[in-house]
Amino acid sequence: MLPLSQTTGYALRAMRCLQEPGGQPVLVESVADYTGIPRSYLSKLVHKLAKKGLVTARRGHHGGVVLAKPSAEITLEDLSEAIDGVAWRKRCLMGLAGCTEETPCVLHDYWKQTLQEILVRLRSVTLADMARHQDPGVERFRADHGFLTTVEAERDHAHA
Amino acid sequence: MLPLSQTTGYALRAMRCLQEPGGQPVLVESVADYTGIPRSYLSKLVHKLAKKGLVTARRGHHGGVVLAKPSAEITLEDLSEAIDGVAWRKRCLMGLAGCTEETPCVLHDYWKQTLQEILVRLRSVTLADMARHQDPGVERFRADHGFLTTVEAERDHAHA
DNA sequence: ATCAATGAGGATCCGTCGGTAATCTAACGA
DNA sequence: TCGTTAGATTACCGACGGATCCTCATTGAT
Repeated sequence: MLPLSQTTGYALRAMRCLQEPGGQPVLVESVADYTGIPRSYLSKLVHKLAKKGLVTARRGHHGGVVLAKPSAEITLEDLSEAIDGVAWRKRCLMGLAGCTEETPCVLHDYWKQTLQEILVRLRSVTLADMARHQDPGVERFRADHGFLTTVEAERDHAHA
Repeated sequence: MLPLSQTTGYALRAMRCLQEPGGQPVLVESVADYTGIPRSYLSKLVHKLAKKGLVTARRGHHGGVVLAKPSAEITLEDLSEAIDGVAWRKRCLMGLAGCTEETPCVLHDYWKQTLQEILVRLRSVTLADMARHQDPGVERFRADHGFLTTVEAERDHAHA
């Protein structure tokens, strides 16, 4: 189990297709089409994210999904935690049940530190930071839906 | 999928119960009893390790399992590779199919480096190094089967 | 009130991994 | 040669993550 599951990857890509809070809702179907994430699976995923307070979904006419918080306030850790939970952080790297601080396995200290670095990283990267991320499906979606391009976003940011 | 699967952990613990090449064969059943690894499962695991040339198994009277190479020459990477293969090293951390050096995901470079550190570590730790590892079942096994204790092994090593 | 749009949710399928049990077969000793 | 002692092999089970299909429930427009 790598730190991020495939599903968390899905969540990340999907959320990059959503507008900031108050913006126009986006259809699950539309996101699925562009990203290649299976529709039904994405639907459940979105629901999960909604329960965790990361997105807001509304059904019926003109329904869709929007970010529940500014993208700059959503970290990778939020996504990881919402989808994969935190159990993996506590397991011994070798699956040894008796591996504790007192009776550590050979990789215990090493893994403890690596884990710490991973967490720091997950916390430091926000959804907004992902703009620099190259993802064909997502880029096409954003272009087709009038998102600012990475360059424009950078310029706006510089102005502010 | 963490770098090491539970089964690789099993392999590691089991192999710490085996004698150096030429030594007395140990029964799969015995190893299973001490370590708590399911017998049948361990049997298959041992067979896999034998095919990879890490252990030698002989059946029939006075049969059993022995290390095929000195424990100092068996690295964690050998075990990991034998059991889990190398596919996980190549996958994008977020499961993005299109993540390459040219179109990297946000975590690409970070993961690349982390992976490198993990590999260095897996290569640098040998089965012999594991002597310092605390594992109740394994320690009991070694004590009952006349292995040198960690302290004695250290002293021997210092003499040589 | 009704209808169409749209997310929610249940049932189910598939592949992998960990695990069990029964049986087959090689090796040795008497 | 025959029986015992091992590992080898096969079949199968259950859980879990990913994925699909189909139906239900809510919402807004008319």
